[in-house]
Parts: sequence; structure tokens; C-alpha cells
Amino acid sequence: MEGRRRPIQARSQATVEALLEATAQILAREGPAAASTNAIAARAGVSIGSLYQYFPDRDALIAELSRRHVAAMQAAVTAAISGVEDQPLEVAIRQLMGALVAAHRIDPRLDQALHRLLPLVGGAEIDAFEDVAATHAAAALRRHPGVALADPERSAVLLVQAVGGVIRTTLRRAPERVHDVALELELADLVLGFLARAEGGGWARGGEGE
Amino acid sequence: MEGRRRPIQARSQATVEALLEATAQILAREGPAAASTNAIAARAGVSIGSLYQYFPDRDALIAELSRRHVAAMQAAVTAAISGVEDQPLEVAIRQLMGALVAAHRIDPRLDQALHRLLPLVGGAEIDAFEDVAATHAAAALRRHPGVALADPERSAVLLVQAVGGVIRTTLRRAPERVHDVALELELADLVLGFLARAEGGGWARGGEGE
Amino acid sequence: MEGRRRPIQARSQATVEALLEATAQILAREGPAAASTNAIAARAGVSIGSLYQYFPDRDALIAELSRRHVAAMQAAVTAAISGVEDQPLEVAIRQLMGALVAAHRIDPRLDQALHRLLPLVGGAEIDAFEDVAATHAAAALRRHPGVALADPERSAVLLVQAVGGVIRTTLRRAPERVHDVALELELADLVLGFLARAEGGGWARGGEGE
Amino acid sequence: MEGRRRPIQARSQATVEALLEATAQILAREGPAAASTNAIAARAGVSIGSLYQYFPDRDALIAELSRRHVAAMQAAVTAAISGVEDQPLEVAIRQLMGALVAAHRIDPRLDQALHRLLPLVGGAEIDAFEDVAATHAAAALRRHPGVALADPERSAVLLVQAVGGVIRTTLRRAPERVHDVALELELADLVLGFLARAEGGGWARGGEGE
DNA sequence: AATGAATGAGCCTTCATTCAT
DNA sequence: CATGAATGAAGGCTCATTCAT
Repeated sequence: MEGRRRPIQARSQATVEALLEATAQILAREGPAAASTNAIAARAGVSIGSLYQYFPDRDALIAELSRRHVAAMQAAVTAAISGVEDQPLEVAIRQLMGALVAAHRIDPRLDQALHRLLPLVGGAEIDAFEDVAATHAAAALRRHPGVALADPERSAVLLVQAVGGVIRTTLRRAPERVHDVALELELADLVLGFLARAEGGGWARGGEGE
Repeated sequence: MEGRRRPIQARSQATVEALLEATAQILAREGPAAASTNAIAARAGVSIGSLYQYFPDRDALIAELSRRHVAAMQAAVTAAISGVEDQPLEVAIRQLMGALVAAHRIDPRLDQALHRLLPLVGGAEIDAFEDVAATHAAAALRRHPGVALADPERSAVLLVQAVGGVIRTTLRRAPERVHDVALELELADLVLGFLARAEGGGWARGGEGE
Repeated sequence: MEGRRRPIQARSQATVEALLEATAQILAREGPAAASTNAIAARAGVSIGSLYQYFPDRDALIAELSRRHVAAMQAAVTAAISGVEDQPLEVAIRQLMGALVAAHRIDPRLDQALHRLLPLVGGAEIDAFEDVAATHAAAALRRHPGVALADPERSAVLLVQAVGGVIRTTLRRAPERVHDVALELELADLVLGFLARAEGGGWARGGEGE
Repeated sequence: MEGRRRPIQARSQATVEALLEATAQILAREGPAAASTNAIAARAGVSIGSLYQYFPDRDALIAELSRRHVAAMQAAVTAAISGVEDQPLEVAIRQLMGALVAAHRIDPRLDQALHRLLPLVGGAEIDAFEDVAATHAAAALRRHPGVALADPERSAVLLVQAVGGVIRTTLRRAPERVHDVALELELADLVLGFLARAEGGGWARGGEGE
């Protein structure tokens, strides 16, 4: 459904991997503007013709890269939050924030570049991360005893967007801080604060705890 | 340097304005890819030569547009929050969130396009909005009676990033929602929740306030 | 409706002419395969960018060239047959055949090349020559005293196709013969023979002159 | 060189046939532009490597196809005109025209495509049809009692070119008309008219027969 | 022999920028 | 100063052909 042919030989697979890796490197190190098909092929040590043997066009290559990037991040998060459901809320959220930040440490520059290319390339692939995160979060919020939100789906989306905004802006403007535990703590505060407040009734009802 | 040649300078001013306006229109309506210098000059009703008379290159034009866009948003926020300091916290935050969302309603598509072009232009111009917002927010948090944060600057940055993330993602994926008051309320909950929690001691002392 | 901008300066006109001339030369001397946009621009002594300033794409350039080529041929024919209506049939046809052959002497190689490109480029332009010729011929046949055809339009088309076939094949396979008067005489015999026969009743009625 | 390795040669033959058939299909259905070597090999169900095993290059493949196409048309004509020599002139010509048109019904699209590719392949192959036709026609004209031409060879060439021009133009611009008997009748009129006239003296003595 | 991955020259086209008028 | 014609590097992509497996 994507790509031109299913690689059936080992050599093909290697070429495809080299192309994706080259694309990721160029995007991460030099930005979207430098990711020309010629540059990608050159960096991959492959002829331009080979690129088009496996990807119908530049966008398909980037889409595939996006898919893999998102998959890697999701896998990282999934692995890091196993057993989280049995934890008390504060611990769970803390663990989740750590996992999210860690996922963004996989390849922050690539993440930035892909986000910038978003509308030029469908975008569904890269948005998928937040979509999946929001779905999971909503389910978790629903399931968790002691959290009673009016609209868990909506709250999940909001939180995912907020956390994502913080992480990505941090990555762009102060990348070293992704290794600072304080970031994770602050994010947990952000989420837990919102949950406590939204649960209590939110702004509309004044916030007096009624 | 002024006075005698006013009429000519007036014409120059008009040309510059036309170019900036044309750039804004094209970016907002057709996206970054369509904003070629020739297209901009054409839309501005000016020759391509004139464009280069007033801007050394394409990036300078976009940088100037970024500066103006940020200035307009800042002015809007500033106007909307006059007197906010005398309000109780909840009201103040609510008002501030409304002002921020409103500022993004000025020209959301342009805002998106500029964010995408960010690296082409250094980025300082467009990031300035969040910088100023964070500075103001920090000052306000410091000033406000009843809010006692360990590190108001850091909290301000976090909140600005979170709120910015939500607004921009919303603009991209569900633009109609910027006119929904619920968005402002949710953002206020997010901020107020964090403040309540951070003030109470944050994660480190987590669990007592529950 | 064609081309990118109307040339308004003398320099532009010169560029356009150079491009069309270069295209004609390459098509005539090296054939359609050699007529790449780069080759055309180079031969015209003009940058590739200039080509695209005046023609939206390669096909538009060739279409314009076709139009001019056909116009030149038509003008040649028109000039050569003035007063033909007052001649007796044999003389008139003889004169017409001479004019047609002469028209193909204008640029036989270009004519061949354009015919070969026919379906790739609309084709209406180059077919226009035979269309116009057939229309005129039909009118002439109708008008001429002593010629009474059942369907002058159809006969005109047939004759034009036949004559065109002979001329073009001759040009391709024995180009020197276009300067041989015998060719014109043979074509006249072909046409006059058909007219005599078709008038008399044609095959269907046996041809006995009834 | 034969015998022992029959099976292998049979397989080879099948591959060659598949390639030629694939080429013919693509040329006829999608035109010359679509007939890339890769597309041909794919349609033939054969690897691109095998194509080059049997044909030194693309042009050789097309040349061979041309040869076969012409052979098929010649065979069709030959079969259709057996016994034509004993017929009276009108009947003979009528039969011949029918055979020629019928021959073009074998694969008109392929015929068009090959004519367009003509120069890529020398052209001898595809021109062979008219050459053979002219040779046969000249012999027939010479043989036929009651036809006395000054230069039968030349007349034959002219007639073949004229008829060919009509048929090919018709195929290109009004393909459905190849099934119309009127076309054959008109062609017969064209030929018979010319013969009657040329025999009578042609243009040089023109006007007496009127 | 057959396969199909790989090659790379070359095509068409865009667009930021320059400069003669 | 304004104009807009001209420039040409660069990009995306195709396809005939080669060659290791």
C-alpha cells in the first residue's frame, strides 16, 4: 500500500534501511530543507534510482520514517509503563511523564523536523503518537479509582497536548533539560494539578471544592 | 534623514506594507510553499526588484513579518489584560487565558506557517511571544498575593509552554475550537491546578494536600 | 490563454523568437527526441529559466511552434492560389497542387517532426492545416461549375488526406523530389481523376458514365 | 544447433513471444511513452534481465515487432487478393482496397504507434509494407490488360502513398470509419480515377478527354 | 539462463536573486 | 528608485541498461 515493491531480498532490505537512516540523519542534523532526494541517496550510499525503487516519492519516504519514529516512541513508552495501572495515581502519572520524556529522547531532532514537515506529508503518521497517547490516557483515567472526570477523552487530549507542547518546546530551546528530572516532576504536577481541579468541579463551579 | 523626502518615504512605506501584507496573506491562505518571492511581489502589486530594494533576501522579509505578527499578538494580550493584577487569581488566570486564545485568533494560519518556517529565520522573532509571555507571567506570579512558588520563572515558562502547546495543536487539528469558551476554561483549570499544586509543595511533598 | 506572460518589451519578443526558432531547428535537424527544454534553451542562447518565463511547459512551446508553422504554410498557400477561382478546373487544381507542395517546402523536416509529436501535444494545431485545406477545398468544389459531387465535404477530406499522404511520404523518403514538377502533375492527375470519376457516378454505379 | 536443446529453445521462444506481445499491447493501448523496457518486461511476466538476454536494446525489440507487424499485414493482404489478377480492373482495385483497409484493421493502434516511433528504428521495417505494396502494384499494373501507364513503378508508388495517407489519417482522426465500406469505395475511385486519367494521357495532354 | 537490485545520465521544472533599462 | 527580463543552481523523478547473485 506504500512503497513501490516489497523488498524480497536481503540487499533490498539493507537499501531501504540505509535510505531511512540517511533521511533520519539529514532531517535531524540539517533540517527538512536539506533532505532532498539526492542528498538522501548520497548519504545512504545508494543511487537516486534505488530510492525511487522503494519509495514512490519523497513524501512516502518521510511518511515511512514518521511511522517508524512514532512506533519506536510508542514502544518505548509501552515498555516503560508496564504495571503502571496498579500504582497510585501520583506514582502512575510520575512514571508516565518519565516515559514520555524518555520517548522524546530517542531522537529529538528528528522529532522536531518531522513536526515541522507535518502538513506537507499527510501528517497522520506523526500525529499518531499523540492520538494513541490520548486514547490510552483516556482509558486510564476512566479506569482509575479516585479520578472522576466529566469528559475523560477531552481531558486526556488536553493533557497530552499540554505535555507535548512542553516537551517539544523544551527540546527546541533548552534540549539539555530533557535529562533533568525536574522536568518530569513539573509535568507530573501539571497533570495532577489539572486532575485534582477538574475532578473537583473545575472553574465553572468556582473551585471551592463543592 | 527625514522631512524633505517625506513623499518618497511614504511611497516606500506603502511598498513595504504591501509586501508584508502580501506575504502574510499567502502564508496564511496557501502555506509556506506558495510564498515565493515572485508570488509575494506579484500579490503586493510590486515588481520583484522592489522587493529586493527593501529586503536583502526572502528571510529578512519573513523575519520582519514574524516580528510584526508577534507584536500584534502581544498588543492584543496587553490590551486584554489591563487591570488583571487587581483581580483574584482565578479571575485573573481566566482572563489571561482568554486573552492568549484571542491573540491566536488574530491570524491562526499565519501563526502556523511562521512556526513552520521557524528555523529559516533564526526563530528568535516568533519565539519572542512566549518569552515575553513567560516574563510577564513570572512577574505576575511573584506579585500576586496568595501564590508562593519556589521558582516563579520556571513555573511561568512551563505554563506558557503548556498553554502554547495546547493552543497551537488545537489550531492545527481542530481550528474551530479556538472559538469555544470551553478551551479557555480548560486552560485556566490547567494553570490553576498546577499553581494550587505547586504552591502546596509539588511532587516532592506530594500526597499531603490530598 | 497560452504562455505565461505577454511579452511587453522588445527583449522579451526576441527571447520568444529565439526559443521558437531554436525549437524548430532542433526538431528539424535532430528530431523530437533531441528537443529537450535544456537543449532548446541552450540553442536559443537563453537560460532555461527564460524558457519557462514564456511557456508554461515544453508542450506549450511546441504547440505555439505548430501554430506558427501551420500559419506559415497556410499563408504560403493562400498567397499562391489567389485568382485560382477564375481558372478552369484543370488549371486551378494544378495551381493548387503546386501551392501545397510549395508550402511543404517551407520546412519539411519540422513538418515531419511535428507530425510525429502529434498526439503528445494536443495535435489540433498541426492538424489545422489539413482541416482548413479541406474546408477551402470543399467550398471550391461546390462553387466550381462543372463539378457536381454528391458530398463535396467528404471528397475534399479524402483528397486532402491523399495529397497530404503523398507529400509527406515523399518528403520523408525522397525529399529531393519535392522540387520535381512531376510530383505536382501527378497529384493533379490524382485529384482530377477522382473528380472526373466521382462526378460521373463513382464505383457504386459502375462507372459507365451514366 | 537444434535438436538436443529443444526444450530450452522452446522456453526462449516463449519468452521472446511474450516480450513482443507485451510490447505490442502496451504500444497499442497506452502509446509509445508507456512502452518502457521495465513495463514491457513486467507485462510479459519476465524479468528485465531476460529482455536484454534476447534483445540487445529497446530499439531492437521494437524493430522486431515492426517486422512482424508488417509481415502480418502483408500476409493478410496477400491472402485477401488471391485471384485478383483475373478480375476486371474495377473489381480488382476494389478488392485490393478492401484488402488494404482490412490489413490496417489488424492492429490500428499499434500501427500508429510504430509509425510514430519510426525514426527510432531506422524505419525500414515499417516502411517495408508500402514498399512491397508498391512493387506488387507496379507488377499488377504492368500485367493488367487495358492499363497502359508510362511509368507503372512511379504510378504505383504514388497510389500507395495516397491510399496509405488516407488510411492512416482516417485511423488517427476517425478510427471508426475503417469499418465503413464507403472508405474502400472512395479509395477505389481515387485509384481508378487516376488510372483512367494517367492512361488517357495525364495532365500534359489534359483537356482532350473532357 | 533468469532474476531483479542497482545505476546514473538526463529530463522537466522552480525560484531566489541580479542587473540592464 | 522601479521594473521585469534573465539567470542558473538545484530539486524531483524516469528509464535504459548493467551485473552480482
